[in-house]
Amino acid sequence: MAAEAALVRVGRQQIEITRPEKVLFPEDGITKGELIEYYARIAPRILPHVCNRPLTLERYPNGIDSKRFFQKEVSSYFPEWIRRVTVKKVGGTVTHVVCNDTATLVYLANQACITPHIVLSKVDKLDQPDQMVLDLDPQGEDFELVRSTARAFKQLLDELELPAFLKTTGSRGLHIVVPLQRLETYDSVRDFARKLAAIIVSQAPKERTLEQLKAHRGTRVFIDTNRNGYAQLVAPAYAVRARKGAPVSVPIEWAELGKKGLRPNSVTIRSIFDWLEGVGDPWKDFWKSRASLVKARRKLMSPP
DNA sequence: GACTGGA
DNA sequence: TCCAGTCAACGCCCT
DNA sequence: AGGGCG
Ligand SMILES: [Mn+2]
Ligand SMILES: [Mn+2]
Repeated sequence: MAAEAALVRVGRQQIEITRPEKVLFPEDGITKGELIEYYARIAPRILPHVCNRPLTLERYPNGIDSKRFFQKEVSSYFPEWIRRVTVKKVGGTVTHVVCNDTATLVYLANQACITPHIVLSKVDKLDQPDQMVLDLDPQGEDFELVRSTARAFKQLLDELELPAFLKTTGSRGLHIVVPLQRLETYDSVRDFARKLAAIIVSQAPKERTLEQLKAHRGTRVFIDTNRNGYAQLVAPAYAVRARKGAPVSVPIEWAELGKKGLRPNSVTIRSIFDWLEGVGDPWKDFWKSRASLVKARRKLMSPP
């Protein structure tokens, strides 16, 4: 018999788990209970990437084939021990969830939050991002163009002596993430991302594009530089995606780009823990590598 | 998913 | 007590 | 102001 509800203790908190047998991924039979177990177990890996940031919840209370919604404002019924941060928006303010512990991860998963989205800045310096993201979005399933575009970015970032870390999105593309020292505003970081992307597009304009309109992109990889704007959302490393198989965004080595078997969505909540045993932590040095864009910008202005 | 108001 | 209904984002680009 | 997009 399917257990209806249960009280679990996570650290200091008691959390009511409701309907753990509810299927959220119908093609795979993956339940809310499995989602909760995943986030509890991955906590040591994901918490560094979500902690101290305003979160936006992408929730699917009736599964991934039913209606989803994004949630920024903390619900009135969320327990008092859930941390929050109030940030500015155009018409006023919004109070977001902040997730700094396993208990909050478990609570959010029980809310059928499949993907907790982050922003690129942290609560103590909301206007200055601590990372820049190059978001590579293929239009179809042409992952080969994503690979070559990622390689081109890696070469350019190496030339500019900027650190760059690679992850799958769990969906169809890749993210290249550059950790930053928080010296610049969102607008400034986004302008820089646009300059880099313009160079990458110019190297292969038939394969890469900055076109906003899908109808104008053709089969080209869209380089989504607007991820670097204020209050823009990004799926963090180790987040689950609301797609068949419950795929996970995972950090990978640059060398993986050359391997034929690489797919953006092949690691799932059912395979990740076995998979992790065969890899180290490709992002081990991520937080030690935070860079400034000042010198890189100078190099861009005056090429060799 | 959780809450609310009316059978 | 049991539904049925209701609510849960937003910033940027382009026209 | 409103549609497309992520
Ligand atoms: Mn993407
Ligand atoms: Mn995108």
